Amino acid sequence: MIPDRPLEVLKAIVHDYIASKEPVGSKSLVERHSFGVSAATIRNDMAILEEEELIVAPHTSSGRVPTDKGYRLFVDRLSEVKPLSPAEKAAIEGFLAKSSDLDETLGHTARLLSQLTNQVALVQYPSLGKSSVRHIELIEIDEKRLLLMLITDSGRIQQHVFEINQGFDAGDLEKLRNLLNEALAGKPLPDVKGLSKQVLQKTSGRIKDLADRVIPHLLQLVDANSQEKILLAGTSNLARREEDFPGSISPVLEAIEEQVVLLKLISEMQADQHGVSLRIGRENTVDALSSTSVVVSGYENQGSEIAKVGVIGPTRMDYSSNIGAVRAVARYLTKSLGGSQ
Amino acid sequence: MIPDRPLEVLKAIVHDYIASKEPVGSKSLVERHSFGVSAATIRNDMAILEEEELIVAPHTSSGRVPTDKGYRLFVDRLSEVKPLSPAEKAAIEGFLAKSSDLDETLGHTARLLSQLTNQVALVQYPSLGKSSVRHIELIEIDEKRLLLMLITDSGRIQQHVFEINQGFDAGDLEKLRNLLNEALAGKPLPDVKGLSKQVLQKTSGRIKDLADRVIPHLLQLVDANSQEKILLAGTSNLARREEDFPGSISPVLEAIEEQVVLLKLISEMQADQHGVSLRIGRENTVDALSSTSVVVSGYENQGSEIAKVGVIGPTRMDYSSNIGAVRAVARYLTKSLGGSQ
DNA sequence: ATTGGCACTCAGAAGCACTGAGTGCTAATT
DNA sequence: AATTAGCACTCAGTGCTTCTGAGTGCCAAT
Repeated sequence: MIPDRPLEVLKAIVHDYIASKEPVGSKSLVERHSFGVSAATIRNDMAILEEEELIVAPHTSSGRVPTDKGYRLFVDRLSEVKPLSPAEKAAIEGFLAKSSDLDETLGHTARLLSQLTNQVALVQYPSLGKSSVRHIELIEIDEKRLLLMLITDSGRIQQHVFEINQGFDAGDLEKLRNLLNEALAGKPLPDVKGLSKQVLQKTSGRIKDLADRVIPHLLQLVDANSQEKILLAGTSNLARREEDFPGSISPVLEAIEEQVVLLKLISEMQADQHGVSLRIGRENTVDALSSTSVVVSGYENQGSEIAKVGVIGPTRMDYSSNIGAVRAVARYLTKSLGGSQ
Repeated sequence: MIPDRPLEVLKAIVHDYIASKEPVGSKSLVERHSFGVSAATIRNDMAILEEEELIVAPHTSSGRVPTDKGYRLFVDRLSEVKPLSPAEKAAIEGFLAKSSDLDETLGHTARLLSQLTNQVALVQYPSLGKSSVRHIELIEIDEKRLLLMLITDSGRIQQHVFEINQGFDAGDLEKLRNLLNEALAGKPLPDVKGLSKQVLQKTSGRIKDLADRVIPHLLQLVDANSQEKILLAGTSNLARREEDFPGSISPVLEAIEEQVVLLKLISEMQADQHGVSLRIGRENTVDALSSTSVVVSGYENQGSEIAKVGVIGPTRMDYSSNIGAVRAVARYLTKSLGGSQ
């Protein structure tokens, strides 16, 4: 219902505003782009866009700035995802290839993404709820202490050392380990609680004594630690964009450091057709983030999404590039996890 | 050589300046403190302090502000370490008690310290160079993949999954595991390289084949991963102190996110008599940190320092409280590691 | 439907006077 | 010799006005 040229004008406004940080006016618009019409005509088009609340004038008589709604229309209908340069692709491959364990991979990913986009990057740890047990290990450290270890299929390892006051037998330990692995390996984490009860019922004697002591710790690992976790990188990129934030950046920084809030936010976000999901400005339910946009994409292990990666930056960001970068990084991450983990 | 009253005046200036953020003048000084002399006398004292470069006037005619040298004298000779309140102590104990593994303990510590001080907290991971092997574990994941795990006495766990193209025998695996543990358990990490060569020489046949494949990965864990690591928390606390930084905070944020720089800095710092070490303003070799102060203390495991914790904030910070908090947290952390890890 | 012309608006810069907290100095006082 | 009162001076910050120019909205002409 909005004619074509006004949409082109919107596209141009978004471009210029992202590049210049200044509200853009009709005159500079006709200068920089060849619309083949005069400034006055552009002004008429701008009136339409303003009517539709796609752009807004900060002051009565100054250039226009896209609204959240304007950005939204831009990303949905007007922009194309900018593919990464070969150099950037090479950087990703090189960077991720170096990582050996999960912690390192995710750490590298976060840094990489923040450098690629010049925004704050976030990487969610594979959520335990969606993982399953790969292996359980039980190791004797010395006469009184045991190390219990839980390894998930996403490569996450959690461990806990605890004391056991009475002695135990190495053979018993091995038997219990085998029992646990038989019962639990391959099973989703949320099932561990029920299944380990069954294990308890099947055992007896000394092994049961031992199991009685070990299983609570196992459940603690699954449970207490099943809290989600987010890794951040490049916070200073936000600070560098200080001008883009009304009062001060500090509430924004506070909000993104508040993991709980951030986790809730990104878990609400559902991927669109490109596998990328974004929230623009006030679309974010979090008030402090109303002048930022969040771009995330899921990454997978064994065919199902296990967590998300993305970036946060001012609404005035280069959506085309950022969407491209997030998508690419998510894909490489999926590949990297599937490969060696 | 500087008489007593001027020193008292310096102390008062530091106090007032920290509280008010405003350069402090002679008049307001005599109002707030009872020196028993007039403003003019204080002005004379201030002239002495200025002569000694302990304070400086931002503009020809305005109050004075402590210099780095002034702060240094203040912390070294005039201030007392403020003990934590019982509530704060309780918070520390409660917080650290909840943690189960090393990652979690350090994460909690960082958050805790940042909340306690309202500054950016940093926690260095136990450096591998100072740790020794507690245990090595070798686990079969499936027919083709092995999980190798290195556990250090500081509780740090590193692991690596790798493929082994030809089959292997479970018994062999166990033999190799035992061999490695016998040779390496309790040994410092830097010795691992040499010792594992000896292991290789002692073995033969199928076990040697296996060892040939496994040991490179073990060395990779020790080596590639021996890079130091720092955890940060409360970055937004820095942003909230925006006014305290001349141009912009973003170079400061960049510097503290640059782990290498930060690591170099804190590793240079040697603890003083209180077990706490600090760098004030330009004492920091890093240029971007010339308007911040760094307060760190070492934490220990089994009697020797393994890494550091601390805070970073504007030079205009409350040294008494921050030193107290850092020292207390370092002690509790030592205790917590010694206890259950 | 598009355009040139024109009056109008208003944020931001520039200029200017005023204020007041704070200084340094000197001469008097203890 | 140390302290003090008095005084002239400085200058950042505030509030005021004016000026400027990019940009607008609208209308009549094409």
